Formats: sequence, C-alpha cells, structure tokens
Amino acid sequence: MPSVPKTAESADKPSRPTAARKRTGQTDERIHGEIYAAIINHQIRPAMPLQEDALATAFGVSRTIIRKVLQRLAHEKLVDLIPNKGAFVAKPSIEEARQVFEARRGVECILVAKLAATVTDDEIGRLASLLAEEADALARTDRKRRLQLSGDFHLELATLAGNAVMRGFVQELVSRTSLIIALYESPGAVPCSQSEHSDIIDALKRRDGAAAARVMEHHLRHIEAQIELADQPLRVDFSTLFKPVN
Amino acid sequence: MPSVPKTAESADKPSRPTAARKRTGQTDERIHGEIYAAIINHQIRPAMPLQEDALATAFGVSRTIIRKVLQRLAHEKLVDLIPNKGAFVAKPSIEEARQVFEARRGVECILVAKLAATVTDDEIGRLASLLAEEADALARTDRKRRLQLSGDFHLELATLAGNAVMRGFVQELVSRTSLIIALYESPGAVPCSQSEHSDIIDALKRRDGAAAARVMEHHLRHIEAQIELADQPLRVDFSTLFKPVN
DNA sequence: TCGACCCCTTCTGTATACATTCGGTGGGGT
DNA sequence: ACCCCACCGAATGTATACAGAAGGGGTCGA
Repeated sequence: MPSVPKTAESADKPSRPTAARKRTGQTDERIHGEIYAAIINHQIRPAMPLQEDALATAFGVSRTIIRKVLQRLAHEKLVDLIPNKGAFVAKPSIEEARQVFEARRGVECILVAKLAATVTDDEIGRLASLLAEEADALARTDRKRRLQLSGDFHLELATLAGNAVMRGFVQELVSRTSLIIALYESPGAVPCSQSEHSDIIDALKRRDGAAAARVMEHHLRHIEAQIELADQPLRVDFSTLFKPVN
Repeated sequence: MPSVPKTAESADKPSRPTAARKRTGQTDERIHGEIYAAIINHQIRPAMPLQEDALATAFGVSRTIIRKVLQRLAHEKLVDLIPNKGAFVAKPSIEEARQVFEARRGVECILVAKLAATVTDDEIGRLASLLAEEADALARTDRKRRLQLSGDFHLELATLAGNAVMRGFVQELVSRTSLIIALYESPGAVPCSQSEHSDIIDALKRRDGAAAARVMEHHLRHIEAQIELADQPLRVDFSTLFKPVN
C-alpha cells in the first residue's frame, strides 16, 4: 500500500504530471479507500483536519475529486463537514457511541440469528479462518491488524447472513465503532473478545440462532463496557487535577 | 412548494441571473429536499433519467451543485449513478425490496419495543395526531399525502425511540419503501394499514413493548404481502399474452 | 497597556472551461 | 442487403479560475 496521506504531508511530490496514468474514472474509489483505511486504522485521528488542497496534491488530483470523496466519507459518518470551515475526522460523542452500540446489538443479533438458520459448513470454515488470522495477530501483538480483522469478522457475518441492506448498516456501524475506539479506549486494556468470536462460531456450528444472538449481545456489551469507562476520564476536572499549592 | 422539477422541464426560466439572491451555502440542501420529495411522492418514477444540465438550469445553479445532490441521493439509495451514463431514479429489484422489508422488520420492531418503555402521553398524542391526519387524507382519497403521512408515522416512531443512528436507518428504509411501492404496488389495492398504525398506538398506550413489536411486524409483513404479489405480474409472458390468431 | 477594528491571508464554495466517453448515424465495402 | 468502421453530437468526468467567509495579526486609538 503506497504512502498513506497524513494531514500536512510533504506536498512537494507531484506524483503524476497529468500525463502519467490514464486515470479515467474509479480514481475517487481508490482515494476513498485509502483515506477510509487511514481513518479506520487510526493513522488519522478524530478531529484532525482534512484539508482539500493538501489531499489534492498528495493524491495528484484536483480538489473536485477530494471534495467528492470527503462528502462520501461525511455521509458514512466518518468525517464531519463544517460549512466554510472544512472537513474533520469525525469525533463521535459519548451519546453517539452509546447509540452506535445499541444499534449494533439490534442489527447484529438479528443477523447472526438469521444466519444460524442457513449457514453452511463452508461458511463456518471461512469465519474460522478469519478467527485464526485474528489469533495470529493477537499473538504477534499486531494491534492494528487485530482491530481490522475483528471488524472483518463482524462484516463477514453480516455478508453471510445474506441481506445486503443490513450488511450496509453493519459496515457503517463497524466503521464508526473504530472511530469510537480510537477516541475512548483505555490504552492498556482490550484483550477483549477473541474467545467471544469463537463462541459465536460455536453457536453457529450448533445452528443455535438464539444462542448465537445471546453471545453476540454479550460480546457487544462487553466491548462497549470497556469503552464506556472512558466516560469519566474524559471529563478532566482541572481544579482537582491542578490543586492549589497553598 | 414551488415548481417541482420534472425531467425535461421548460428550461428557459433563468430564475436567478446570478445576482438575484444572496445564495451562499445551504442551497444544495433545498435542492436535495425538492428532488427527494419529488422521488418520494412519485412525481419522478424509477428509472427516469436525471440529467445534470436540465436540473442545473431548472434550479438556476451550476452542475457542480447538482452533482453534489445527485451523489448524496445515490448514497441514500434513491438514485443510481452509472459511470459515464448519468443518474437515474433507483429501480430496486424484487430481492432488494425483500431485503428492505426484512431490515425494516428487524429495526422497527426493536425501536417500537424500546419506545414502549419510555414513551410519554405527550408523545403518544403526537403520534395520534399524525394518525388523524392520515385518516383525513384517506377520507379525501389523497393518495400522495397518505403515503407521505404513513412514512412520517414510522419516522416519528423512530425519532421518539431516541436513537439517532437507528432513526437514520429507518429514514433510509422508509424512503426506499416509497420507491418500491412506486414500482410494485398493484394499482387498485392498498387500503392497507391505517388501523394497524392505530393498533401500534394502542400497544404503546399499554406500554406493552412485546405487543407493539408484534403489531409492527404484522404491519410490515402486511405491506410487503400486498407488494410481493407484483412478483408474478411483472414477468409478462408474451407468447401467452399475444396468442397466434388461427 | 489593553482593546477594538481593519486588513490580509488562507481556505472553502461555486461557476465555468476543457477532456473524455458513449451511442448513434451514415457511408462504404463485401 | 447486411455488416463494419469512422465520425459526430451530447452528456458526463475533471481541472481550473474566481468569489466569499473565517481567523489571525497588526495597528491605531483611548
């Protein structure tokens, strides 16, 4: 993967003098993918500004394309577009985070229950291989890859469930969860899930939809619990933090 | 509401010679709203082309704004954007329609059950007044308004439930349902629901979440059943339709 | 010294000009 | 008569030029 765009990048890399590549259409797709990945992987953190000119020169295109991509990201709730101010990586509030998790519990529990009724051994195998990759990333303490794979696992569940509409919802929710984690996770914690993903697979193997939904609900509450803790720490009370010396 | 844009409108209405109104920002919001309404109200039907130039002149803005609006509508699944071909009002397939209803059952049943736990008499009153308006539209056989109000009812339920994320999902699903109805409803039918909306309110009055969810599920299945019928009629078999004369 | 106002820079918002692609049409060849 | 190819028009895709807003810094005045 070539250079991920940082916010104020060394912009003096012309990259394509307008005649290098045929670049006709589908360029914005690639650029969207790169910025999306950079946000999801926490290479660009919440509230960071996404300046149009900087991105345009970084990717070697005009602001037109960048604006299109930014608007798409805004609709995906990964970017806040503030009129006359610019684009910023979204910074979901605590309340918003709560609602995202509530929505995930609703949607994903339904999906996993539905999936249990139709899942094939083949599909379970695919999920298991994702789980194995996740375990590998855990072993190598590759935090970024693990977060990525954890999201992929949920997304694969949604895909296999066979409802494209709801899969779209899950994709958005998983992305937003990644932002929430970037904002609110306590730095040390999160040896989370992993075994819970395994539990979900077990329930699917037994074709026990109710159990699968129960495990999923527990799993999501678990993730949220690890994060909601950050509710307090974020409100720094300066008067207690910096006590008068007197 | 001023002139709704039709596809190939009388484009010779300059409307604003670039100096009439201050128009700085939030114009696209208005244009989005107008096109959105035109699609939802079936003034523009599925598969109709939305030509950029025609819309631009109709609204007195440049293609830039129109393109922005079209892309937003595309993300909302109301418009299909075909590269190098243009924008068309979305034409959801039968399978897509099925999935939209399945998603609605999932999401809205959860929401209404959640709402039952927190709803106030005031809020029930607001729902009741929407129901009354709907009854009025039914009495006056104002089909368009009735469809609109029916959607509003579901959207209001989602709003009151207090989860903005899921409310967004419902909004998208209700919009798409409107497209589906435009495509697949049998022309004569649909004296549907109405009483079922009333049933939902009754369940909420009793604060009976389980019942409310049950009624909602039944309601949505009912709507879908009236439409899925169109599955057959759409496959016209010419060899039976045009029998040889002899 | 402090505050208010104005200019100036920098960025976003919009319009316009240019490039490219697609489909249709007409002419020529087989 | 049919098919193929090349041109042409129309609409989309992209870049650029221009206008407007917001924030900062500096200067002038009290």
